[in-house]
Amino acid sequence: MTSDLDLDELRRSCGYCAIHDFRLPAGLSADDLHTLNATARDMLPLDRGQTLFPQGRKFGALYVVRAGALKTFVEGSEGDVQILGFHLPGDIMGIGGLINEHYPCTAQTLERSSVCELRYAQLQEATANLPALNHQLMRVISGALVDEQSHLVLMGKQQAQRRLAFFIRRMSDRYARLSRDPLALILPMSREDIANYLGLALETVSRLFGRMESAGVLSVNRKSVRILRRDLLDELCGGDIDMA
Amino acid sequence: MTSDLDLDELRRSCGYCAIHDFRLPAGLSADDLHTLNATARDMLPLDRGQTLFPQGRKFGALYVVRAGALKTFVEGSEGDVQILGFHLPGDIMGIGGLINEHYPCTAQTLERSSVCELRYAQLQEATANLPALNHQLMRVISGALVDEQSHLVLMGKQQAQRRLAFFIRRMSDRYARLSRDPLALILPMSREDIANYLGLALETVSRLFGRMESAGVLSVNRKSVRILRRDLLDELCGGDIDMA
DNA sequence: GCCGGGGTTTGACCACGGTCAAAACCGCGC
DNA sequence: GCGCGGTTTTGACCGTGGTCAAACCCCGGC
Repeated sequence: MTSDLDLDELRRSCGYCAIHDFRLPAGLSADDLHTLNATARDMLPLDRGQTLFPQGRKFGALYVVRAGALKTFVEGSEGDVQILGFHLPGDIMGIGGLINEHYPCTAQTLERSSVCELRYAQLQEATANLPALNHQLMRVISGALVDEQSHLVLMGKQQAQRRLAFFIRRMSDRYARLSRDPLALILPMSREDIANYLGLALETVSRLFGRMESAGVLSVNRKSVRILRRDLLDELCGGDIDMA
Repeated sequence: MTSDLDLDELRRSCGYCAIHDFRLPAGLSADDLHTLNATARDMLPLDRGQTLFPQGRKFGALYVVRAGALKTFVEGSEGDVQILGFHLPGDIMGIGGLINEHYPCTAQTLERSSVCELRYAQLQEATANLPALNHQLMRVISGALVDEQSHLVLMGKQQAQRRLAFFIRRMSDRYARLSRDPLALILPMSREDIANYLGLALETVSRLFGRMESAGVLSVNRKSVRILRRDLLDELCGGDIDMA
């Protein structure tokens, strides 16, 4: 990718990217875009199951999902795993690596994906000259933090059904923001991943999908989940802690 | 606080502050400190139980704890609460407010506290001229994110005993970094707060404290917790997911 | 001193969800 | 077509931790 890329092409390919979100008042100018583009000239295509960066690797860059889906997780010394998040196009990854110069988690694809690499050194240079970019970066990081908070809230909800309902609704909302059909979800992650993310057993997740299907809330077929009654789904979420 | 403050005094009063942590390679120069100091001229003293900022208030500033302790939490429409974190001296709060221009959570003191207010507008100006400060701010935010990840890991650990053990160890580590005695903790939060933070019932937390006391790991008396056998505590934490 | 109330501890009970196990299903290669 | 492996579903059982309830303790005010 050259830094002379025509702006329209750039908009098309990166229009949804969190870093220069045009819908925001803090959006960036065309010049800013070109500067940013120069720092992000690496587009990494990755197959399913590939590791973008492993936990412990020296920090060097932030990553933005362009297409596909990834998960980030931490792995304990005894092989126990906790999934931290699922990352869809526009999401940023790797910020946690700044504090200790090493990535605190692993990022791995859930399906064929394409990822934008923003070398931190170059990003730093770019932000020094572009206050708007700097602010935008802060906003994106803030968003990542709020996303995690929302994950935390979900883990705190005692009842398993609420957790799953909450999870599905969040996915639906995220799909909506990506202009995908928010009622016909194709979940890129396995039941095991969902269960781990929610702090449940995978059998429980499977059973809950079944229960919600009999209740007429969803129709479920493997990775494909259709929301039939959004109102009932909201009800299952219960006393709502909404954010983001 | 004037911006002509003598540097030593500044170091003494804010030396542990996350924003200009002298122990870090990215530490700031004396000049930087003065500039930063100008942006942070408000020191807020707060009584126990007071709200620093409520969920939903328009974003305007970041806050750094100078003394005391606070908790942040989100509140659902039906009054359900999830505590997101406990904040000790040096910790930053309020970053989540950047993304939507409103604080996504409430910050409330657990005891008499003093807090540093960093107006965001001024902070932005300051960072524009001080790359080192900007980087440092990024690092601090990254740290907050990793802290949350570690909370997430803790919520994912199935067994209640592990969660509490993990929690106590984290508190001990944080105390150590504040040069307090890491083996004689005075916990500023109630059992209810701990339970909520860990996603457990408060009775369970109480029982677990009891069990760990009989096991000779701790001696517990209300808010005072003494770690008698750090090795046993580590053992209870089990297959360790360590970060931060 | 006495009393009152919030936080904490302890007890008894039971249900939700975890665990183990087997079956079913689906995609994929041969 | 067939058979294999991984994922998902379903079933039976049981244990951890939640819920309800009462007792307790500590600190304050009077």
